[in-house]
Amino acid sequence: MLKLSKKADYGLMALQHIASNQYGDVAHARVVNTKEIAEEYHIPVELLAKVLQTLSKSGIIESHNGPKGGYLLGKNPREITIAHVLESLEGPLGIMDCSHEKDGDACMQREHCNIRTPLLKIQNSIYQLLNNMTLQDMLGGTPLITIQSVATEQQGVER
Amino acid sequence: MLKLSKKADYGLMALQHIASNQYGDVAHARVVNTKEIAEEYHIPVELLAKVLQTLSKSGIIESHNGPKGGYLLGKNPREITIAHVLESLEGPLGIMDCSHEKDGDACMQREHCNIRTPLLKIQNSIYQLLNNMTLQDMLGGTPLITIQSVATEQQGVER
DNA sequence: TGATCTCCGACCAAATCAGTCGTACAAAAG
DNA sequence: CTTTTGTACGACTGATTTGGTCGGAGATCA
Ligand code: FES
Ligand code: FES
Repeated sequence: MLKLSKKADYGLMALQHIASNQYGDVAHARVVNTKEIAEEYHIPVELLAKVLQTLSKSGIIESHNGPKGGYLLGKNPREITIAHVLESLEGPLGIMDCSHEKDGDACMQREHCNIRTPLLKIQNSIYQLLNNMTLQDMLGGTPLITIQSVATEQQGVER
Repeated sequence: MLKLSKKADYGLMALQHIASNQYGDVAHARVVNTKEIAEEYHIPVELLAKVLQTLSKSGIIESHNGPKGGYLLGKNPREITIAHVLESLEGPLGIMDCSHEKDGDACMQREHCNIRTPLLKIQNSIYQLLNNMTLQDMLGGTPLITIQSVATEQQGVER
């Protein structure tokens, strides 16, 4: 449940890879091409290509054509939020199908719907969660974002 | 993205309905049958039936056969967490397909995978979110659970 | 100019999901 | 004890989404 698509996975991996190549070491501004990433993580090339194209269309990464071409981050890793990445790959966040609906076509009459408000709350919380985490936080060395504020207690998350 | 299935929606609606009939008014322990709920919310009866069966199998509600039969909450609304409901209707929470994997069949070699840890963090946060919200919180009068802790300010925890 | 790379849209196959149907069974009412 | 009302359960179909593929067009550099 609540699984996010392969595209999203691939996209995040690729971003992490690009970011760490660009900021990680000596070589700054090293261009990374699709094939390299695909082979590194065993992702079907064509699919990854499509993912990267989408990301570049959103301004998250920049594409450089021609031989020696490839991809480069479009912004600082601190400014790339997970929410933005995911939303550009899959649709906008919508925990229920009628999350953001134009008043015209409501689902089963909204008056009777008793779960809309609480669910929107949840959805909003998740959004904040994703929006507060940036690519920077996913990079190796950096300590991960602390979202304990919502996590209260670690009561047996089983299995 | 991250949309949850119709079954989940229906399940939550039905639960809310059952709960408010059982605890809301004078009539305590009023049994509610499938057809009633289905008509109220314009849900296909058969599908709702299946959902309710699943829920009753998880002990969230109790079924009562025969004429005048129907469904009843199996626990106190405070003890029915959204997480439990959702997990019993859709699978266990898994933000990526390899969330809970037996060591045997890892996805693309886990060594190279750079996104597993941060994603698990996110997943865990979402779980806590859902696990801290109960059916009680979805009932009309009660003020909703305060998830502001993550939403508004990062109180205490810097980033 | 030609090799190499990204770009882009159309396409197919598999999996999942929503919804349907039919039958069996349980219990209350008469 | 029979009838009526309702749930239990599994198999089935159709629609939608997703994962993955293909082929050509355009850009860039040597
Ligand atoms: S499910 Fe759409 S308004 Fe309630
Ligand atoms: S995606 Fe499975 S371990 Fe990284």
